[in-house]
Amino acid sequence: MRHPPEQKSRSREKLVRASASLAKQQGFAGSGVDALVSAAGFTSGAFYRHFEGKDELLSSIVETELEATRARFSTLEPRNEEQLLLALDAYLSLAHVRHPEAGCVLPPLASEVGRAPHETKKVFERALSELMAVLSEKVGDSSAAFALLNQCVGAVMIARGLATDNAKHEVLAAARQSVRASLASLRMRPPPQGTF
Amino acid sequence: MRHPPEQKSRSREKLVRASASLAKQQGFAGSGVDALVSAAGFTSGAFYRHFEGKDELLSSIVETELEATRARFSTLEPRNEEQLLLALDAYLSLAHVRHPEAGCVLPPLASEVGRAPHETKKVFERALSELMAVLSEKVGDSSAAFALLNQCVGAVMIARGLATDNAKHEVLAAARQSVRASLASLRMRPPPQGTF
DNA sequence: GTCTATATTACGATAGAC
DNA sequence: GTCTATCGTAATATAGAC
Repeated sequence: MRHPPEQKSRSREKLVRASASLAKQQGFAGSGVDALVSAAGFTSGAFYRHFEGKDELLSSIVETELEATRARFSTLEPRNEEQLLLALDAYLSLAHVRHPEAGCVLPPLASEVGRAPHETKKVFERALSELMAVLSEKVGDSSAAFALLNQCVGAVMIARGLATDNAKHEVLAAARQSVRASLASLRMRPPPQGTF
Repeated sequence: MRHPPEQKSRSREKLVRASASLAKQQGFAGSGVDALVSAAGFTSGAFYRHFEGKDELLSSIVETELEATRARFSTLEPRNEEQLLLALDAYLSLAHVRHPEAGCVLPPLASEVGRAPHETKKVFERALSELMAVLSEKVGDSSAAFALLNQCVGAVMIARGLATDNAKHEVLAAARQSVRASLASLRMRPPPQGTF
């Protein structure tokens, strides 16, 4: 967000994608710049030709990752409950809990955005609003879409902190059940904007 | 959890409580040991007489903080929907979002537990299960209690990453609405274990 | 038990060669 | 654009005085 008319270089993209995986795994504050860039096969000297500093990298990671999440939900049909449940069940799976590096950016990094510079929060807010626009369309209700996101993100984050698979499963199963109940109650209470 | 029969010293307690506030504000990985202990008025030399290392401090913070959260919910009457809603609305408030240092440990630090040693996760799992035992009693349904926790934790964490109050409010309002819907559907579907 | 001082390593960032 | 080398700082942890 620092270089408005910039043509995103191939190296910069590679840097963002590789460092995103590492940051989702080890945390952003917990990963040094050297480790972050060498995950993409570069050294720190190259990094600072693409980014003003570490802060700008977090902005780019968040933006790119939320856009990727948005893209995945974009393929669903609007208000197709079956499709939506399939996607949410995948989100609320043990596989997702076990592989943060390949998963959604929100459970591992949202709390770090809360401590980041205001510039990063602005990027986060914009990218999240675009994700929520898509999710709201698929769910059919904006408030319900936010609540589904909160539920899913909270469940995966908490499950990752637990020691045993039994406990992880308990949290995930509760979330899946809650998601089903939310969608079912939405089904009974049809569209807020009557199109008749 | 390293010193099983230990009598927790006054200094150790002070160290844990003060460093918990700082860690909730700045992150645990983002806070140096010096900053953590000087928040309690000590220097790092004293710290290592009480803890084996930084990892053990995180375990203690998580344990102490989850116990504090448990204590706050313990005062509620079981299945008193009005009381419960009051507590959840306070959790889902802008004040809570704005003051992580005084708030629940889960939104700011749960993701760090996910990257912590297994020992820390065991402490987390035990302390969380005690919290959930209390919360389940107040809610009247264990699975619903987990879902309420997921919802609240996710909402506060995401709200903290947003730039504007409008956006924060949107996330919190959606969570409060979802919480109300969950409790209402629980009200209609009475106790699973029929006491007749 | 706590402090001061310090060893050692890691971090964020820059300089200069290529 | 990228690398190597490095500067200055801050990190985790320890030693030894009190």
